[in-house]
Amino acid sequence: MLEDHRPRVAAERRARMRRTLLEAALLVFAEKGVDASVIDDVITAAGVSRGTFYNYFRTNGELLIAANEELGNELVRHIEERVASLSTPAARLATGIRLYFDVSRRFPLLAHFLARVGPQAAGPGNLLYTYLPVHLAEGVKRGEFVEMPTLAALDIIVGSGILVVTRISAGEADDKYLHACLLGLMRSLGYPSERADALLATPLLPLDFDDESLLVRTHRRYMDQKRPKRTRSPSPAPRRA
Amino acid sequence: MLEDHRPRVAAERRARMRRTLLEAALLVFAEKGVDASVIDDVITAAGVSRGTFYNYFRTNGELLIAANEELGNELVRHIEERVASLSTPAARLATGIRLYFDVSRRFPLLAHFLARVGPQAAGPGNLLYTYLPVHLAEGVKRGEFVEMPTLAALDIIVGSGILVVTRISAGEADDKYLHACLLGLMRSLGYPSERADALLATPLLPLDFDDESLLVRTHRRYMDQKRPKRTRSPSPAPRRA
Amino acid sequence: MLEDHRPRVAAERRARMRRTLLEAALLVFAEKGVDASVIDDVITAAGVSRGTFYNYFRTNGELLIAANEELGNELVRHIEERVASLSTPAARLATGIRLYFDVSRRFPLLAHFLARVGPQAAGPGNLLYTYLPVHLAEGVKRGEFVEMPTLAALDIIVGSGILVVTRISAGEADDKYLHACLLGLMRSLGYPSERADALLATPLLPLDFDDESLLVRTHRRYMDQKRPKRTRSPSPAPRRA
Amino acid sequence: MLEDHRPRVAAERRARMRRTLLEAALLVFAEKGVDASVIDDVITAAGVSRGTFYNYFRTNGELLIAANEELGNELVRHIEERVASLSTPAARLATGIRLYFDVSRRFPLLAHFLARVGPQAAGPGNLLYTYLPVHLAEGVKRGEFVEMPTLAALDIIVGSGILVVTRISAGEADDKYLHACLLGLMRSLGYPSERADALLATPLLPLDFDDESLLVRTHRRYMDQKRPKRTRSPSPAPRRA
DNA sequence: GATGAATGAGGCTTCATTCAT
DNA sequence: CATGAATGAAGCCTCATTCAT
Repeated sequence: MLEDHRPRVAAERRARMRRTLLEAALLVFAEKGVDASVIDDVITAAGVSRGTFYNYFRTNGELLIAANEELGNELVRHIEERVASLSTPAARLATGIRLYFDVSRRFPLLAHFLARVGPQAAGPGNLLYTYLPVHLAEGVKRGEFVEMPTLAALDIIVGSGILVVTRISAGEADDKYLHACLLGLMRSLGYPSERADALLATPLLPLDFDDESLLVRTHRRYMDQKRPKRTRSPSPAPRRA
Repeated sequence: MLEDHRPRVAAERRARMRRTLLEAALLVFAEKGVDASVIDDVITAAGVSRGTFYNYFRTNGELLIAANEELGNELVRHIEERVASLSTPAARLATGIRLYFDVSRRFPLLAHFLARVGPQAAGPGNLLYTYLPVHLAEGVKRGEFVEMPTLAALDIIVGSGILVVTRISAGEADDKYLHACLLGLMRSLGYPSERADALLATPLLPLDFDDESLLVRTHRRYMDQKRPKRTRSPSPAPRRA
Repeated sequence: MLEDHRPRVAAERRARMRRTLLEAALLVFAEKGVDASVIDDVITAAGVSRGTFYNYFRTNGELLIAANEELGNELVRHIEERVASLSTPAARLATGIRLYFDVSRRFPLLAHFLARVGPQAAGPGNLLYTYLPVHLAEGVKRGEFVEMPTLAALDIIVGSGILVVTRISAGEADDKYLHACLLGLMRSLGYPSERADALLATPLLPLDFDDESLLVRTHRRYMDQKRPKRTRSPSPAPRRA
Repeated sequence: MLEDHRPRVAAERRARMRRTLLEAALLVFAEKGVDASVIDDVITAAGVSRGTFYNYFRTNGELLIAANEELGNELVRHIEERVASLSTPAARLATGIRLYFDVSRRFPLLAHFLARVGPQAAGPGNLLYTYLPVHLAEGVKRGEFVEMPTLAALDIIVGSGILVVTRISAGEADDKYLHACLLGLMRSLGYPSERADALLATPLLPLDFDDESLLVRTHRRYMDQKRPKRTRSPSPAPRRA
């Protein structure tokens, strides 16, 4: 019996187009900033018509929110998956933040994007605000962290984190600086430097992203446009005298 | 002997106009944000013509930078003046931050403005970046703070501070939250909670601003436009028979 | 003997779809006006896809012309049928116009639509331009009307009629006004007021439209959307304890 | 003593620019119709920048209303001035309408414009609605017209008039047609054909407009663009074989 | 036939900046 | 210096129409 798979096919196409637009948006936001007029660049980068854009996103802001969520959540989920197996809340938290910074270093696009988005990146809807409180609460229960209002802890971590990522994106963050920030953040939660030092002494296995992940795909395009290999027209034939 | 005081008078007029424009700019930035289109509103609020504006500031950005510096430095200088007399670096730092938050609470305009400006508020040129390192270094020398790269400490303090002020501007910051943030920040520098608690236990004498200060003048206009007392026509004239 | 009735069935389906689209178009034209962007609303109202629309009408204008003709001619034919049995041209004309106004009052959708279409409603192709001249000529021959160029008489009747229907659609036309307009129009043809009065004194039996007529079907939907009875969920289900 | 006449000069400039825009608007509306997108053409015709337009009119509709009022009222005032000296209301009314049609014939631009505007031309704010009722009322008082609701008389006159002007603009209105329309309109008010005939027998002295009037100025440009004399580049030299 | 995503020309509107008065 | 009209680049958004499935 024949099925009409047109609906499914159509839905898949829609999803693909959405991704295409989000990828383009990430590139452009990272480049031009979040408050810039972006639509023209996005449709150019996506190779898509003006009208198509408006079939998916009504405004600049809607696009930013979607891009931020998609990327942010992909990242947070990966991190959570990784740290889930660690044995203490402090380890989970410290490693999570460490991974966050590490990914930002490995993917300049991400750092730029986050730096541009700034505080809004941590808007509601960001999974950070789902997971961080859990680790904090567990840490308090275990006696690893001092008791404090969740909001205060969150704001210190997230606020500091934003500036750190901004430094990373500006190329101003060396290992020593990052280490110090991590220690400082852990101390602010009441976790002693020595134990934090021990946690951070272990080598960090970098997060591994799927080749189809938004981050990797966008990163690749980002690097390509930084040092364009000009694959199309290999190189202009050098003229001789 | 007769002096030509026209130049001096002219210079004074220029300075006054500049202030007028900065006041208007602060109001508008606090209201509409930093990336908004602002000039129209500014000249309206200042009661001044388009052309005049351009005699003082060449661009939007110049205006923001000037406003930010003027306001930020007025604030920082007041704070520094106050804390100078305190006996320990930790006390100076803790009280300074405390005053910062306190002023933000008393002057919603300031909180809004800072929240809008975000991380850029802490750009170079901001006196924070002159004074904070001094307190930090002294604290380390005295053994009050652990040793860490200045940049790391600054970023934790400033980054957290931005989010805190944002909370204040959104009306989400109660005393408990603020206290926790202060403790957390001090801890992140290696200063123990108990001693920080002691420091913060003393009542805080609010900063006192001159009636002619940028902050007070702008604040007043800001509050006026929030609940307009309609000074012009006190009440509709009752009709007689 | 077996017949292939697929062609007939297909033709019927086509006709039904055409009607569906015309109904939707009438609703939308009456609501949004003739020059508005209409296709989106039409396909929504018709519950049909974009592509389907273009299988039936190539452009906006084609749709308007079709809708106008379909509705206008249905109306004119009904009126002519009714007045055919009257004994004098003056009676036929006066009653015809009277019916026109009466139907406009009973079907606000019609009034709105005609008011929106305006003078173009009376374009060539409208049966008015077929029938009116006949009555006028007969009236002249019988000595009821003065002799005058047909075009002049038509323009007075149609021009006035358009404004009258506009008044009706705006709810500004009471009985007295309508009566005066009818008398005025008859006078303009040379028919004395007293005799016109006598003609108009007879009660008017409202035109009766088939339930399947374009007018009635569209009117019903129009009224439904004006005061939606919310047939789907008759009333919010009361919660129990 | 020196006065600052800058304000006055500025106001004059503003008024001139407004006129420039209105002239351009009339040309464009007459050409493209009232519902067309017009702003681009208007600024081109006025030789003015996009931004300037928005300094004077916010929307298409605002522009139309202003143009319609300016032109309509100029016209009505001229007509009223002329007919004021006539001795009877019927003469004033008949001559007024006659002049209206006559001006429409002499100034095709006017006819086109009015035909395009259609019923809306007679919106509130149009002086017609100020003056016509006066003549009608006086006519009734004098026994020249039958008594009828003012609105009914107005709608017959204005409604018919719109179609007549449309005929004129289409070049379909000959003398006989116009005469018949005038007789018909007078009859509709209860004024007998014979007397109307007498009124209309007198030759009509055409209205005389100031060279600076909106009508004349715009008319001139309109005729110029119809048969462009190409004064700038005299004519391309004809090529020979 | 029916579908609905994609297209892109066509129009709209704002606003930073200039400049004659 | 102050003024404010004029500018026009830069964005924004809609919607009639096409076309692959």
